[in-house]
Amino acid sequence: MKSDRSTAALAIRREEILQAAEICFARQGFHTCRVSDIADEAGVAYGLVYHYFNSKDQVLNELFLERWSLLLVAIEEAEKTEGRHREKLGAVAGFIFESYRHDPELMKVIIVEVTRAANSFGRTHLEEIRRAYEGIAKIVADGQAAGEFRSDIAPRFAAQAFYGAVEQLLTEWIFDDVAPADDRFDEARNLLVMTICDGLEPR
Amino acid sequence: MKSDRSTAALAIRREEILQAAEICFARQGFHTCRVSDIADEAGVAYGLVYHYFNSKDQVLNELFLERWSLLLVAIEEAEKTEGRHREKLGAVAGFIFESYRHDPELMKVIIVEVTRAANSFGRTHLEEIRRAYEGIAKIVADGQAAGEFRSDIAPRFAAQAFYGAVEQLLTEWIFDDVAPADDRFDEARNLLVMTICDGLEPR
Amino acid sequence: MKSDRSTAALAIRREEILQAAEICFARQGFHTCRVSDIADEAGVAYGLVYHYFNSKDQVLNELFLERWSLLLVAIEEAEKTEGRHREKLGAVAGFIFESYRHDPELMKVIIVEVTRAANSFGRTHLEEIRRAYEGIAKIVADGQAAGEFRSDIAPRFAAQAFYGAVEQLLTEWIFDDVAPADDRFDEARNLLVMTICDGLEPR
Amino acid sequence: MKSDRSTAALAIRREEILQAAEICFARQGFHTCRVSDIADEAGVAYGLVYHYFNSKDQVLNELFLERWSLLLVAIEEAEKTEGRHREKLGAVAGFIFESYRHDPELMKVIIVEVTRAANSFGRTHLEEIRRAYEGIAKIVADGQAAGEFRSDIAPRFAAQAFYGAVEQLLTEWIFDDVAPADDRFDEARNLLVMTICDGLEPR
DNA sequence: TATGAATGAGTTTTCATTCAT
DNA sequence: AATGAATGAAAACTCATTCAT
Repeated sequence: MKSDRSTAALAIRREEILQAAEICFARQGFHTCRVSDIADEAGVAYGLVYHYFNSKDQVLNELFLERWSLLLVAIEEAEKTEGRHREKLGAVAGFIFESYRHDPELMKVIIVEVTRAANSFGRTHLEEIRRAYEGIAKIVADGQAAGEFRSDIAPRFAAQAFYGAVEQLLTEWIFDDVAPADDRFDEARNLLVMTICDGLEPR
Repeated sequence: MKSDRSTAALAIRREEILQAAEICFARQGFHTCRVSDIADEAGVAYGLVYHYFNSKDQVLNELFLERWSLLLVAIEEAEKTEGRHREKLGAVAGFIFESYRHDPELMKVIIVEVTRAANSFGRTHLEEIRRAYEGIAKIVADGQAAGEFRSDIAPRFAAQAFYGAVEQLLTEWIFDDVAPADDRFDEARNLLVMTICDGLEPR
Repeated sequence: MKSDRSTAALAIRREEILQAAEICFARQGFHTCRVSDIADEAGVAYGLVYHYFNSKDQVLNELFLERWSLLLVAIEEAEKTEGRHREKLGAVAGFIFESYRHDPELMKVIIVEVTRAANSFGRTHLEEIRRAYEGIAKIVADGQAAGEFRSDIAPRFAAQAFYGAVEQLLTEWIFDDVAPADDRFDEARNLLVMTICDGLEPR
Repeated sequence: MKSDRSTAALAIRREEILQAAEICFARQGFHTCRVSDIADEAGVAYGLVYHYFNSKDQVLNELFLERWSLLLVAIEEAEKTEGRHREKLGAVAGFIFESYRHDPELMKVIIVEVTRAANSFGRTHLEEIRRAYEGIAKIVADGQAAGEFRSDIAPRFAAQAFYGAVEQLLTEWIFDDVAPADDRFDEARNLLVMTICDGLEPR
């Protein structure tokens, strides 16, 4: 029992610090955010951050990996779904947009400080990031095999275009610093699928 | 005369420092690059950097604006061109890819340190950056008015998707750290236009 | 009874922590050794160290005093012995070398972290340390009074030379980090007495 | 000319910082002395210390090596001298004692923070330090070959005893924190040679 | 007794920037 | 124009120590 409570307490503090870091990193950016800012936000002494994490970097790494792994799972699941392949791409975009709806700070941190930070954490997590591209490319390749997608566009190329479009939309929301209305997320997903799958030109 | 020579000499040194900064920023990233690294690369004393520029930030700002303004012009010119609107988008993508072919270091710096750096220089140059999006959106809107593009996708949305796809391709090249073969640039432009205008699904 | 048991348990734990500290201080040096290292070595939580000791310093102090007091006793006893005074010096050197044979870690800690640490613990324990020098000087003075030692060398001076030589030999063993063969200890004692009492020049 | 003056100015500042470090290390000990203490003592900003040195460690290293190399030279020269070997040992002891007379702070730093600091700088400079022992051992070996020293004491052993005695005397002066009267230095040298070469027992 | 979460003082080091020459 | 010596703000991180449990 006691051990249970202790373990729970430990997890709680750690979690609080991660939450605080998320808020700080999102607000100030990783570089501008001092460890003491995180601690202040969490209402603890900054030494405690080092009790739970080895470094400021590690805090961001954990924040990233925790959520990114969910994306990788979501892509994998979308892949396995029965149904049209445009719907699978829609599911991927939908998961990403939902992630933003659910926790915009975290997504801001992930996008700004990791996936788009080619000189720092983007390099560190390149493998993880590319795994997502490859999952999407797999969906495209399957769609081609099924005759649903044209075959003269390389799957990896299509995946880049698709993912780039998704991230760019997120980036806009991030820059705007105002949460889009709830119906914008579904709309974005649908429009994106339309754009990428049907094209801008009328059929 | 003398003033001419001085001005010329000034311009030369300034240019050398900018070139050096480009190389350093591309290689090490802005944060990791010290002013003295730039000076070393340029073969001058680091104090001289401050003779020509107010700050390290300003060096990057100039590097960015110098090239970004060309992009804005290119978009504007694409807009004014006679011809199909998908060709106008192709011209924009082509200009960006050509910029990378011509000076990959500079494009790396612009993308990594500015347009994708939402917490630092991206914020500073938000207006300039958005001007590009708007130029592209204008092309899309014109295309819609001309009946070449479907009208149920907002021009600004389409522009984001298009630009996001372009930047993502660049990012891949940047991460790979190897220059793509020359024919890849044209191919990328054509495929991108196909993807965005015709869509992934067969017609 | 109970108090007896507690006291015994207390002594055991305390002793374990001292042993662990000895090992850690010897291995890593006092400064490089964290309280948690000692606790790890002892297999206890680091908070417990503070149950038995007031501070990390105090742990070293106890370690030092515990052994050093034995040296002081040994010197005193050598002094009181009947026999030639060179034998008394031999007994002192012998005790020190034996201490190293018996517990090289402890002697390393005492020498490196206390007697040779003039800016830290050496200062703290200066009085205790000098008591040893004075004891040796007393033996020399007695030897002079007995006509066994020449009188034109001040006892305190001779004591320093003698003790310095002893410690230097120990320091070499400490640096080598390999335990000398068992017969080296007696040999060292004999050679040292020869060197100091008979001199390097042949008689 | 100008370059001469600059070079001179550079050397002067560097030298001032070294002097200041010497004073601070001697007064407070290396660990207790902050880089800012050195800078304060030198009357400069602490950043300047890092302009001339890579680290606080390097400051001590330079201080040590600068002087220790002189000792190595002195030992070598003593070795080459014509004359009795006891005089050569006397020359070595004399050089060390003179070094202390000339700059007691520096010698304090060298002895306390390096040669007797087996867990830190002593380890770093072990090779340099041992070179001195070996030089002394060489003198002893030569003395034995010349029949001036008895041959049943290993040269390396004798060297340790000799050097240990020298350092112990220095340590006493260091602890006393009062400079010995000038005649004490020569006296110390003579007594030391007498002790080690003739022995404590009357001939 | 025993644990380890929590605290925060303390220090090195980096590097943009200034400015005398 | 050009140099590089000089400045000092700023921040990460370590670890002895305390204390609630």
